[in-house]
Amino acid sequence: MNLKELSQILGLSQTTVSRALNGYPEVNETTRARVASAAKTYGYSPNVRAKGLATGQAMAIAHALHVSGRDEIMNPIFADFVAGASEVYSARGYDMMLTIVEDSEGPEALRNLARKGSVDGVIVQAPRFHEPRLDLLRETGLPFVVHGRTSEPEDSYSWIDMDNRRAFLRATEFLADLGHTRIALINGDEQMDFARRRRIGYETALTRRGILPDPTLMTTGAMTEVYGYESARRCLETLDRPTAFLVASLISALGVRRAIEDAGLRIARDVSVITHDDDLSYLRNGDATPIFTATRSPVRLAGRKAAELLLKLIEGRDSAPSNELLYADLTVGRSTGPARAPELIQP
Amino acid sequence: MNLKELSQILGLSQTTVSRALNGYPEVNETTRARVASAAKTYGYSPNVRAKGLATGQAMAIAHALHVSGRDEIMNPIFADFVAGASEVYSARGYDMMLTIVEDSEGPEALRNLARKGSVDGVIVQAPRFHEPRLDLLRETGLPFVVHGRTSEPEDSYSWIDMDNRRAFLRATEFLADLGHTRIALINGDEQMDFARRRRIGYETALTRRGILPDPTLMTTGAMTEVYGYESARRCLETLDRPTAFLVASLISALGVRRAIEDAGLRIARDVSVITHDDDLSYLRNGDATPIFTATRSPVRLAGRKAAELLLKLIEGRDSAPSNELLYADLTVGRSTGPARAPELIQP
DNA sequence: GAGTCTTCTCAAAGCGCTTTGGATAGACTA
DNA sequence: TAGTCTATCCAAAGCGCTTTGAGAAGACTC
Repeated sequence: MNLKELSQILGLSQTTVSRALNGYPEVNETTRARVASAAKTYGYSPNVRAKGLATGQAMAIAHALHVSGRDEIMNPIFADFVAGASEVYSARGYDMMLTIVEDSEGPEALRNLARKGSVDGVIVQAPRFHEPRLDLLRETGLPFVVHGRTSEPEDSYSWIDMDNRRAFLRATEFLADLGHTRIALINGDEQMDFARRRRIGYETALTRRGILPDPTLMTTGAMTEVYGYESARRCLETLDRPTAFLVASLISALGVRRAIEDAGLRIARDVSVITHDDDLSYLRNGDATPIFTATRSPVRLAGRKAAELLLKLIEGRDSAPSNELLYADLTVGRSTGPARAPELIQP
Repeated sequence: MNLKELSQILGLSQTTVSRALNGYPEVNETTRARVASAAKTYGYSPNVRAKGLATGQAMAIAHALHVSGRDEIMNPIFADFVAGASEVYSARGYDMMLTIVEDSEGPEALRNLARKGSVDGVIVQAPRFHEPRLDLLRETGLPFVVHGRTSEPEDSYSWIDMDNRRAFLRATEFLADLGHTRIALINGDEQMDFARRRRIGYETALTRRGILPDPTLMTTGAMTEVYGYESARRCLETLDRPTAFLVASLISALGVRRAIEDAGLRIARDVSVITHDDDLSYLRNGDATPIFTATRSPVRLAGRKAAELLLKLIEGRDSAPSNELLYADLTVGRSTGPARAPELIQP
């Protein structure tokens, strides 16, 4: 069923039917109602490609996900972020296109996206500190929103981000307030911008308290469970071992927890753990009382906000970059406690 | 840069340029080379909407994800499955569209997908046992592949699935061979087809060994960490508590592990755990020696296979449904051991 | 040298929609 | 009554591509 057929059935021209359906004022309300009901009964919805061709709008958004090779780690926050964004898109009639770009394919993939004209805008996920995609996108003229920030000036592009620096600063201070001075940072991959900001927050807090950041207490890597486990295990094996861990993700924190228990130590009593919690739907941080003390910022919310920002950019032709900063809250769970002198903690 | 401009630059007709680019035989090879290089230097790639309109092909696949409400749990396997499929699509020039359908929106979303003509095929993820989406899709005529199976006859649609029944049967037998007779099943949501098959496998194995399946040892729910924890905690509180757990996902297994340790018990020594492992990239089951004894079937591979099946269906106009069954392997990790008499395990 | 093949190229129609620039009819003004 | 608005509706162009049906040019037969 296409527009032509529908208009023939109705005895109207294609123009009128199109206008009726798209809410133009120059069509009689009774005619409009007739058209609408016919569209419904005959199951007509306009062909999206033809419509796109005619209007120049694709009514679709691409989410560009960077991956550095086949079988590379998929960011676990991805699913929830995308779910959040999708809520907004479907409410506004947009489709969501997923573009998983390998490093090797490099810039071509993004350029093609623009040239093929299959989307109206792009969401850049998981930006690096040095992020080549931004220049590429600017070059193509496609509106885009970054989930996170990069090394570029903050007002030179649109972004939505959580205040990673502040969250990790507060978390570190929280541990310091409990008397911890040997605080390990199990960070994400520091090529990623968010991980850098987190480290800076951590170091700033330590410095404020007169604690010298110790490189042997900082690790960086992809935030898997095993990574958390291995990092924590190595830290705990050292002589002057940490009494607290600051962990970049709940999944890694589960690994840290495992390492602590494997070492015969008790979490909270012997070793404290704070994690950042993206509030993933399948990995809630406990129910009423959280398992981990955590800085928390729902990534699903971020997805929604990112989508809204992008649609505003696209529809409003609001060319000035805009941005939004979300703040994490700190909830106290059962994984932190006052520091105990390490000699008391011989397992 | 569009076809018209490019052909003017080259001094050729649009037809010739189009044919040259699309590999038609009736164009001179030297002409073809000239066209190709011009396309490259001027950065031309055909507008996908116009192409789609002309050919009737969308060159896009939709992944239909069912969600039963806002803020519902996103299936954690989703990201890896999609990543696998995406590899295939991008190699073959297809785009991937994500359609997160809420139950409330119901059938309309799928019907629209077909009517709008924005995709050439659909992958149905996470099918229920009673799955209304199949009839809907058949009605629309869109080719589709199901990741998993449903209650319908197996040869009435195309699917790819892991042999859930067999995997859980083997896992249960493995535990029984270790002397376990009180084996709890921490299953996924049994509205989902895969979870049903797993339970059947589990019950079949028990029955074969002359063990009567005990409903109080079976739970069903969304496979989160907290769910694993709570289910296991409840089981462990009973008088005649299980000596082994069979868990539907690694994430839930981490919760089960936490419950076991909270109860003052040692995993493997006091309580055995087997889990199914979807081999998610961010949640590896340990490195050299797996944390958990597990049945394993990489979901990323399933994504690839599903995509290949669907493209074959679309391109080959191979209307006979085809399907593929993957088998899980069972790897022994550090979470299982011989059953000990419960009275020896007073913590 | 005329006729017949190949080989290469082209003009134009069509995919399904939006939108421009009228056309028509009735209602209103003067 | 003629002229001017308004409210409706329409025909046709155009979005950028593919593809049909044909034409031109050269190579070959006889």
